[in-house]
Amino acid sequence: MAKQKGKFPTKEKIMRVAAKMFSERGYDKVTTREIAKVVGINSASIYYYFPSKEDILKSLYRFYNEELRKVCPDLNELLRLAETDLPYEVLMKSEFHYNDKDMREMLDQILVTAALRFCGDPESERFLRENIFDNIANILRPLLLRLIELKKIKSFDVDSFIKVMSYYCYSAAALNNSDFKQDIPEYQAGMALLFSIITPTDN
Amino acid sequence: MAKQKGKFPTKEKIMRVAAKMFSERGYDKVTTREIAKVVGINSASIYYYFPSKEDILKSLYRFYNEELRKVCPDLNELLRLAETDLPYEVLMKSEFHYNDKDMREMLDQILVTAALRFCGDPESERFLRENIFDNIANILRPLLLRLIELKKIKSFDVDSFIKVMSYYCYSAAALNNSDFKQDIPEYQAGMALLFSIITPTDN
DNA sequence: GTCTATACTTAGATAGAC
DNA sequence: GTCTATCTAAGTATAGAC
Repeated sequence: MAKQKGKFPTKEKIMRVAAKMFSERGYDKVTTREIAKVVGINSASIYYYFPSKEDILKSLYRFYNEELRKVCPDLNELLRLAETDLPYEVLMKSEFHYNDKDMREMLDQILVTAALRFCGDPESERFLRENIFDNIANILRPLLLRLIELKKIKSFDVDSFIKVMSYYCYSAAALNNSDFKQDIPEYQAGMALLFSIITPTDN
Repeated sequence: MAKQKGKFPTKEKIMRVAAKMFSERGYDKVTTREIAKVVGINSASIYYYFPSKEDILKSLYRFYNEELRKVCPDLNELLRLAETDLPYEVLMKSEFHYNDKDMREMLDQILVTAALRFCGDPESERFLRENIFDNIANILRPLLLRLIELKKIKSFDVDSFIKVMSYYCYSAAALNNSDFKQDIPEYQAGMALLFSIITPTDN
C-alpha cells in the first residue's frame, strides 16, 4: 500500500489500462512498454504482477467471467414469467443488466479485445463463444421455444434468429472502435427490428 | 516465363498463397518467410515482386475491387425491374453473382483478411466499408425505398435493416475461419429470416 | 515493489552474387 | 529472377541493484 497514486492498486491499474488499450488497437499492437508507460511504472514492473503479457489477457477474461456470472438472468425464473407475462416483457428481462457504468465499460472493452483477437487464438475464441454465442443461445433459445409452445408467439426459425442476433451483437462489439462505431440508439433500433420478427399470437 | 512450376506466374502465386494464409491466420501472424516457403521461393524473392509485405495486402485489395466491379448488379436496371416484377425476385437479383468458383474463393479470402484486420488499419477499414457496408447500402437502400414508394412492400425501418444485414454479412466473413464456421445453408437460412422482415402488400 | 540494463527472438527488408 | 548472407528494429522477458 506504500506507493499507490490514484484509486487502484498497481495490478488493477495494469488490467484497466490493458483492457482499454487492447480494445482500441488490438492485443498484438499494444506493447508491454506502452501499458507500463500509461500506468506510470517501468516496463519491467509488469512482470512482477503478471508472468507474461498473455497472462494479462487471460486475467481479463477470467475477470469478465466472474463479473458476468453476477448479472446473468435466471433462466428458470424467465421460463416461469413466460407463463404469465406478455412475451415482449419476458424477452426484455432476458438481457443482461449492469448497474455500475464504469464496470460495464471495462467489460465491454474486454469483449471487444476478444472480438479483435479471436482468429487463431483458441483462448479468445473460447471466450467469445462462451460469452456471446452460448450466453445468448442458452437463455434465448429455451425461452423462445417455450413461448412458441405456449402459443404466445407465432412459430418461426428460432435457430436462425439466434444466429442473426448473435452475429449482430458480435459485430457491434467488434466494430465498436472502428469507423463503423455506432451509438446506442442505432444499436437499439437494430435490436428492435430483429425483435419485430417475433410476433405475438392474436389470442 | 522461364522457371514457372504450376499454373501461375510467381507474382500471382504469391498473391494467392498470401490471400489464403492471411484469411486463415490474420495478416500480422503470417510472415513473408512462410509465404515464400509455401510458394516455393526464397523469402528475399518476394521483394522482387512487392516492395513490402503491406503492398501484397494492398494489391489484394485492388484486385478484389477490380473483380467486384465486374459482377456488381446495375442499380438502374433493378429499379426498372421493381416497377414490374415481384419484390422478392428483384431482391434476389440485387445480390452479387460469381461464375468462377476458384475466383470466388480467393475474393472471399481477401474479404476475410480485411475483416480480421480492420482495427487500427485505415486501409482495411476503408476496404471493408466500401466492399461490404457501402455496397449493400448503395444497392439495397434505394431499391427498398422504391419498393415501399411503389407500395409493393410494407413500410419498415430500412436503415436498421441495412445495418443488421451488413453486420450479418460482415460477421459471416469475419467468423468464417473460426470455430463459428458456418456452412452455406445455415448462412442462407439467416438471410431468409432477415428477408422475411420485408412483407409484400396484399394488393 | 520498482528500477536500470540487457539478453533473446522474430520478422521485415536490403546488398550483391549468380 | 532467384539465391545467400546480413542488417535493423521492435518487442517480450530476465537479472539483479535499490
